[in-house]
Amino acid sequence: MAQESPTFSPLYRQIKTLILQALEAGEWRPGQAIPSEQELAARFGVSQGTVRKAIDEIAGDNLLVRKQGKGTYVASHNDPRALFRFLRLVPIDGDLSHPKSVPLDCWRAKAGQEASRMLAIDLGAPIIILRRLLKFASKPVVVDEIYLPGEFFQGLSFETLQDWHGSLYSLLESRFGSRMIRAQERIRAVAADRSTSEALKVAEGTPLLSVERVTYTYGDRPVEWRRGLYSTAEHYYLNELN
Amino acid sequence: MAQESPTFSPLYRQIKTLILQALEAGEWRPGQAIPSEQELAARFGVSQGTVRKAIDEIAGDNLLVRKQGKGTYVASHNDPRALFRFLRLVPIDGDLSHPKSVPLDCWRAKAGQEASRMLAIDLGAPIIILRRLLKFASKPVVVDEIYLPGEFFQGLSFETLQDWHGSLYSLLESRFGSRMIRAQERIRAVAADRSTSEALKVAEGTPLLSVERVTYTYGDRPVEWRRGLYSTAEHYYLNELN
DNA sequence: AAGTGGTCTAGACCACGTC
DNA sequence: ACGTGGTCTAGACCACTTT
Repeated sequence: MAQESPTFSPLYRQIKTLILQALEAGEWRPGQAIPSEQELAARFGVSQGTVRKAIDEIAGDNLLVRKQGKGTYVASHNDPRALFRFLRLVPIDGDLSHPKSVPLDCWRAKAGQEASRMLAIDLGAPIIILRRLLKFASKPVVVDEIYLPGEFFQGLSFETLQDWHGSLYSLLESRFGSRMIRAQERIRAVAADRSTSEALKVAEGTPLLSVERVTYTYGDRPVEWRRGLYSTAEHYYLNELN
Repeated sequence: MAQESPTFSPLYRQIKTLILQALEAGEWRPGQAIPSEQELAARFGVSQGTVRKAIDEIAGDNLLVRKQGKGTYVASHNDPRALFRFLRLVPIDGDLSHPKSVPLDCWRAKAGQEASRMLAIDLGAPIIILRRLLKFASKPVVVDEIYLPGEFFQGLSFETLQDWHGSLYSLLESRFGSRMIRAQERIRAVAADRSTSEALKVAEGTPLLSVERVTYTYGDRPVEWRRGLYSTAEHYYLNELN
């Protein structure tokens, strides 16, 4: 039944792949329940325990959410719990107010060297650039510059951003079916330049965190590149090492 | 067999607790193999699958390491793979040279306000403070100031540090039986002061990463507090968001 | 009562490392 | 050949949510 040793892949991993493919194909939408373990077991012709182990792994990657007694749901960025999964910034005093996103700018351009490399697209391919401010308790704390491949986000405009109440990722998910799965951040310390210092209301030259993020969707394909400048006067970047 | 609903704890979690207790009591030492799943199942009077699930969770917390065909081993900071688990600093060019630790200073003191809070010890309790430099490819990149509760690390001296070839955590584990399990880092951007700028060979005022870390051992007891200043001219702090 | 995920068992067999 | 962890199954029962 199983393959020969060099490329051995256990059954539950093959099932996992099948479920991931269905997920990627949009067979079940974010926030909705997937079929029960019994149904999936019947569909794939394996035991419930094998489906279970496949789902366990996918849930471990935060793509599915189990709810005992109810079912297993497709993870969604609309879920408020998902907010701080990618935003690791915390106020020094434990004041957990939700940040507010203020769009500053949004325009189309062609991918330069850096953007094309980060997003794995052709040099000169259309991209969308957007700038925005993140406010905590109505104080500006982060300036973001976000690069998106134009191909996937045709209708995105400044007005869309202004009208949307919720996180950017929840917008991209709901309106464009684009699902942010994981991200990688490169952090360094830089001095605030003129325009940044004005936006964040700090002195020019103030040390800031530069947080460069590449965000990936299914199949480890990059779909977002951004650079954020974080003022750490009243906040810090929190990281758990396990 | 199981308890009533409000405090329900599945059997495998109780087994997990028992294994953790044995681990904490030092029944098996770092780097050594624990008994086989069959033996543990017999010892605790449960099925192998239940022991297995308990071990799965503990391995997920990086306290045990499974090796197919060989056994399950107690995780150790002597294992070279453990090195970059807590050090998230990476050279900009992918040059993965191992860092070299250079002790600068080591003295005893009494816990001040901050140290006592971070280490959860009494104000005025004995602590050990040590300063060191971390060099990548013989260039200074990090200055660390490390606070340890004096009670647990009696014999620690400057000479001990100089003589040790390996990571600090592997020293603390081997010589003092202290096991670093998880840590929490708070990151902000600061300007280099005079003495730091000299140690890192950067201009005074250069933006640096300030990385404050509290490290925990069994039972979520803090055993280390440190503050590192990272030069991010040729390195960055890498963080995976899942 | 019915349906879902969650736990537990017992047994068979596979892949891997060592003797 | 043997012992270890790893996979897979089938069935029983528990906990949780909804009807």
